[in-house]
Amino acid sequence: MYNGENMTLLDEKQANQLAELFSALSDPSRVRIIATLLEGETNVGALAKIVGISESAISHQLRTLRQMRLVRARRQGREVYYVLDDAHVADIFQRSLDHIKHK
Amino acid sequence: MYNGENMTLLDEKQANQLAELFSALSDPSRVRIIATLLEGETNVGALAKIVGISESAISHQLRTLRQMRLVRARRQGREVYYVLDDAHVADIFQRSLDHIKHK
DNA sequence: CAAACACATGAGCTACTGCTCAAGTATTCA
DNA sequence: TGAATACTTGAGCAGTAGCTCATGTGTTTG
Repeated sequence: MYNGENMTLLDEKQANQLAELFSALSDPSRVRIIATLLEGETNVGALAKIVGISESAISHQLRTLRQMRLVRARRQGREVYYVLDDAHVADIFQRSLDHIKHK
Repeated sequence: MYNGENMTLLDEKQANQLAELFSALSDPSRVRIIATLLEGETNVGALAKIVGISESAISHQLRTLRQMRLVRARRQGREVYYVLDDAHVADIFQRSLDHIKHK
């Protein structure tokens, strides 16, 4: 079961992907964005107020979440509504949240 | 249900804790350390070879994992063996790994 | 006890991250 | 059509993270 330079069950690519996924969830602002979106579709301005940072900052964060396909955008008039776009990650997030809450 | 400056279901402290948890898993080296420990107890030298970074680097990473109580150390002679010390986080990690693998 | 081995730790350097600020795009409405 | 609203984006800056290198601690062995 030789896989190059190491003997881990996961290769370098998988390790990087996994780290990248957790990185997406590793910032308090993004955590709050996702927690909010768990409740349902929300637009940028509302997210800014709820999370407590500028719209610009929210927009930058949503960009990374979008690039990772964790959220999806829908424009309605001049507002842009975001939804979670990865049920499995949402599930992982919810489980982790429960973990934090119960101790 | 007023909780200060925002209306999120999770307060600032919980958001920080959750972000901190994901931060612990957000680096490829730590991901590989944890993946290795999922297979069982491992000492520092072995981890260094498997992960492919120096023993010093491994030691630094284990320190943060230790401080977060995700791993636990046991000295045996001059070697130090590490084990995962949080079943729930191990479960979350495993689920996330499966998520990455299946797509 | 001295030397060798296994690991831990502190300092410091580079790379990255999340913010602000200024400017740009898209949409509505007077 | 032009101003206002809602969001996006790029540049730049301060704080953080992960590494190396040197040194320190704990343990075994000659």
